[in-house]
Amino acid sequence: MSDLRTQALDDFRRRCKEQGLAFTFQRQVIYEAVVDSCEHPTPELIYEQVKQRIPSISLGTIYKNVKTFLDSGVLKEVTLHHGSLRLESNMTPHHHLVCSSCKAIFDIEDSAVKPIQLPPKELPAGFSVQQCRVEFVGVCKRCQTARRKKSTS
Amino acid sequence: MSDLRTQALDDFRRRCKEQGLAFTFQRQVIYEAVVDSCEHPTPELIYEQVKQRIPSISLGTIYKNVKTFLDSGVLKEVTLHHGSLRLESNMTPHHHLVCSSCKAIFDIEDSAVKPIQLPPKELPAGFSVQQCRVEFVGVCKRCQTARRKKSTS
DNA sequence: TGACGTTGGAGAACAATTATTGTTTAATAA
DNA sequence: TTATTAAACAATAATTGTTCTCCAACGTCA
Repeated sequence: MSDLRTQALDDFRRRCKEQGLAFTFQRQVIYEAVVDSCEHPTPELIYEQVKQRIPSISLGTIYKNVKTFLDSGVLKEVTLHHGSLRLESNMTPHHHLVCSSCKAIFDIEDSAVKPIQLPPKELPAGFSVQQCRVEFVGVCKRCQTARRKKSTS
Repeated sequence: MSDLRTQALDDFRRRCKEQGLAFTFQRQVIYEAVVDSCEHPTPELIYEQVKQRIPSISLGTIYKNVKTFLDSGVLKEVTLHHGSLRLESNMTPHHHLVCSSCKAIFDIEDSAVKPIQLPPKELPAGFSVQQCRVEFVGVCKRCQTARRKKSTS
């Protein structure tokens, strides 16, 4: 095992400790599967990977631990609005403002954001960019007041 | 009924024709429910709305027609990767490159994109922005070659 | 060592979505 | 306008992705 890998493992162990999570072999393997995969894997894909090292593991265990990791902040979700289809009828280019708490989505006009250019050298070879969307993530007014009430009560 | 509404309706009728879709009352009501709602509704929410005008409608019909609208481009999805949880282990700020065909996600370093500022007047009152994510949507190399093969065969 | 809290695995339960089926409705041509 | 044909509708079954529940096994600390 390389030093780099050992280090990453130690790092993970430390993070678990910080979050009060038990450090188990299964968790280590699941975490490594996410980190090693460059493709922002789905639970299903992680399951396939982990099964090669722990054939007896179940998909439920993957979900359970992924959820634990998400709750404790050891991992994150790529998108806030996975889970249910959200529809868009505004066909002109525009951007979004998303409330991380209630998942509300507000539109922002395209003209409000300066054009964004991506240096070609940053692109993986052969990738053709068709559009660029900006998502501003924050907390909407309603959720802010709700949160304030909660913390002062 | 206002002129504006009549016009939107005519517009929708024309769009259906263009796409070879039958213009039905149900479709009209479903479409209007999406347009009238400012909140990028879920199918479930559309169902609630539409049911007020067509009590006999079923959720399946909503899904079916929403799918038809998506396929024909009359409506769009807010996010490409709804439906399955995608995980992120890179905790440093960064952006994404997304293939609209295979849904692959690639990371782009934060430094590759110039900081984006949003004029405060564009923000809904009371919204506090915490982070800003840019998503470049396009087609990856693999899908491009696959598509080329298909079209020439 | 032994009690206690935590984890892991299997499968049931649940929610979102899609497919199927018989029936009704709309579009097209005569 | 009417007959024909294709598509849409509603109900329901099936599928998929995800979460929950139960209980045995494990690790930890006295």
